[in-house]
Amino acid sequence: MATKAEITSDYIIKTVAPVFNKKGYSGTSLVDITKATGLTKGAIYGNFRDKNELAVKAFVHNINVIAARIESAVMAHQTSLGKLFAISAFYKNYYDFTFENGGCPILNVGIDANHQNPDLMGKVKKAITNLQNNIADIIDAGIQNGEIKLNVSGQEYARRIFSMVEGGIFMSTMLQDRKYMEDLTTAIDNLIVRELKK
Amino acid sequence: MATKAEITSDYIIKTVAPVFNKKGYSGTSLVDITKATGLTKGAIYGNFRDKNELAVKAFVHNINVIAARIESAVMAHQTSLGKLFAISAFYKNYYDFTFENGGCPILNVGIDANHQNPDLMGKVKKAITNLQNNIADIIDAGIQNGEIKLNVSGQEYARRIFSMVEGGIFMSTMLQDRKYMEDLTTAIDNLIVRELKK
DNA sequence: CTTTAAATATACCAATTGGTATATTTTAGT
DNA sequence: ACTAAAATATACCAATTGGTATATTTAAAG
Repeated sequence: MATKAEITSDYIIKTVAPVFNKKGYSGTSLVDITKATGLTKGAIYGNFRDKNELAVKAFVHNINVIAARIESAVMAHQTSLGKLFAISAFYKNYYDFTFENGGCPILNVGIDANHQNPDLMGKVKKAITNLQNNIADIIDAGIQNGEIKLNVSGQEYARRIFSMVEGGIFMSTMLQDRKYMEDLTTAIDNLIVRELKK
Repeated sequence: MATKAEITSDYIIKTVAPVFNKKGYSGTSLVDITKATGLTKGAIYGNFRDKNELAVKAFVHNINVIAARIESAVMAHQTSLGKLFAISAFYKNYYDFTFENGGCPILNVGIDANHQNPDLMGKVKKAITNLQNNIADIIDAGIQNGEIKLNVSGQEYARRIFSMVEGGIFMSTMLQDRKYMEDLTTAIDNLIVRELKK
């Protein structure tokens, strides 16, 4: 049974997550936080040590939402190629998915926290390597079960696919044009067929 | 003949450009600016209307440096394919090139200014479309002179190449690993050979 | 060398920043 | 309903924010 404090701090995290994502760490003031939540500073500081802890938890929340979506999309498929296409399909709608949230949290927080907030930066790196390893593991499993060519490196293609995803979402966000992301995921689909599929 | 004011404001822009690039707009305070330049607020506000004007000029300066480098790399080649490979080669070292400056200004300022600073955002969009059109024009010229296949769209490939570049530099910056950028530019080289070259 | 204008420094401002101590309210157990 | 504890609100703090008015210095022209 969730205590009041747990409910409230979950509410704060969920409410504040898109604000931090849009405005960045130093761009988000405590007034922004109290306005968004409708709570006072007393309530915020009763539930979180400081602004930094809240920002970290808000980012982790954003990542968890994405990771859960990807996981359920991947789980719906049995073959390695099917799983890879499912990830690509998820990212094909990623622009719309993240739009209301203020864009891709990895991109936003990664750029925002770099040179500035080591705590947040650590979480960003962790999120990137987790998502990337997830792709690499699927490729490696595909090599083992004979779906994917023997001479490819799972890590190498995971790096490339993830870079293309981030590049696509960056460009779509900048120019407010989902075409970029759609083109990039199409390119990823082609890459899977031409370079990975046996 | 450059006046004192021109020399000083050029000095301020040049000195402050990497600071804004690293710390973002709201993360850069006037104290940061006075410390970096060794000048006082009086001198800063004597040369610039406000913090925003300085941030915009610092970004434009960063972009001009990059654009000049690309232009001279491109001009050294006569063929369209040569020009495209020259752009890819420039970006292969882009991680090291931008490292001391605090990363890619388009990426940094684009993410930082989005939802926050329409002035800066306008400049970012302009920089993106300029660089992208530059690539598209080279491809279109290659189609006309017979170097590049007839059925490709210059704009489409320019979008894809530029997205890959930004994705690569993002990942290299995040994980402090030039491998990402190198892999992506290699992929761009392959793309030129396999999908563009006649 | 003097004068004048341009450039820079100093001293200040109100507003906002993140954070805290304490007062008040709400909740849960009896 | 009463009490204790948990949660939230209020009132405050020093430090910092971007910006300005004015004083001082520096540079250019005669």
